Amino acid sequence: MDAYELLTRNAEEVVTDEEVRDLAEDPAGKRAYVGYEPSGVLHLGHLLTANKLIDLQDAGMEVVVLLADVHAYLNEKGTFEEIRDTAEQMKAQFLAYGLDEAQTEFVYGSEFQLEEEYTLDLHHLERETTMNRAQRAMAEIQGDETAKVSHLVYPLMQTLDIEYLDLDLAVGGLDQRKVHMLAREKLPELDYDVRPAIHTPIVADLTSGEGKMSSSEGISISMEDSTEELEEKVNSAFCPPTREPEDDLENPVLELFEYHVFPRFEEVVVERPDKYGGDLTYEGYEDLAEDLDSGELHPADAKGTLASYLDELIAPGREKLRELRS
RNA sequence: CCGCCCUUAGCUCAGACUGGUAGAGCAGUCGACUGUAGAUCGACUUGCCCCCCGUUCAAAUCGGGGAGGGCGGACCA
Repeated sequence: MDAYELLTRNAEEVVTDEEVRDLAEDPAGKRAYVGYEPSGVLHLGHLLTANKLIDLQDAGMEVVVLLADVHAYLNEKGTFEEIRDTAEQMKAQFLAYGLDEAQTEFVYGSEFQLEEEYTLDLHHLERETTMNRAQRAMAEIQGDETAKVSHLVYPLMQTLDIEYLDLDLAVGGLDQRKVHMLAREKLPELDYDVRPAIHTPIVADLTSGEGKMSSSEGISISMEDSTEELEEKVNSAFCPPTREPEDDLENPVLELFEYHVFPRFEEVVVERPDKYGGDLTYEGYEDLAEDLDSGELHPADAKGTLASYLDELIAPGREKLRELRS
């Protein structure tokens, strides 16, 4: 797989394609980042972007994981001590999941976001940005909460992070797109370079198949699920025997295969009793999706298989969490 | 600082005028039917009624105080 394909596969959006193609010409040593508000347990939403980070590392890029403690503080996620504690757990789980330690730099926001130069730049950016513009960038992340000044500062800091972390690429879920667009618009106004952005899709809600727009709300599968819980959750997922359900719904089981399983496994084996046709082997997502669509692969078998592969992906992180908590 | 409106189940809200310790829809849980889930049908669960004080035999409801949220307070209309 060439570098461009590694950078862009499974991405919902690439901004801009031209810039990313340039980056793919010589990716070695280039720096990409994702920012996360620290949380103690990783869920599928985190892992989706982590898969992209692994792709980037495979292409030779350096990955910066921003443990966004100041952002979490702005979002009232706890005291700095609590936030830092969950951030350490988060870091351990990312490494257990498969990020390459040698190519990953974990950075706390508070390490540089409280410096004088950064702060002054932030104030500069505040002067350059209307409240309307900042709020629009945050709408997706903020949800229904009442707007606070902190919500306006939040996306401005993300904009500066891209400069201060010396990045070549910003990565995030599709919910980050407005923030990244704000950054692309504002960085030149401060005489900084524009960086491209790659956005991962938002997977539909597991039980309803609805979504594409809501952020991490509906995602229920996490690093702390036991094998049994995982099986139960996957089994209760919405899964019509089609690729494209009616009424604008998605098939979340297929989405999980596409975005979580196939990027991490060379082949997927569906174990089936002989009476249902015996085992099936897939080397790519397309073949599996086509078989589900045609009826060759029954949803129940797809679910069983999905659960066991997800379990394998989650197992090391689950183990790490257990260690940390004991 | 001043004024008006809102706060009841996870969510959206009814109930308040005419006090008698709460309801609907959606969601959720469980069964039936499907080799999954959904849909459908059947059953079921859910509450510091924002807080405090007072009136009363009795307060979600009346009175006072407070908190949180929304909106308004130039001109124009």
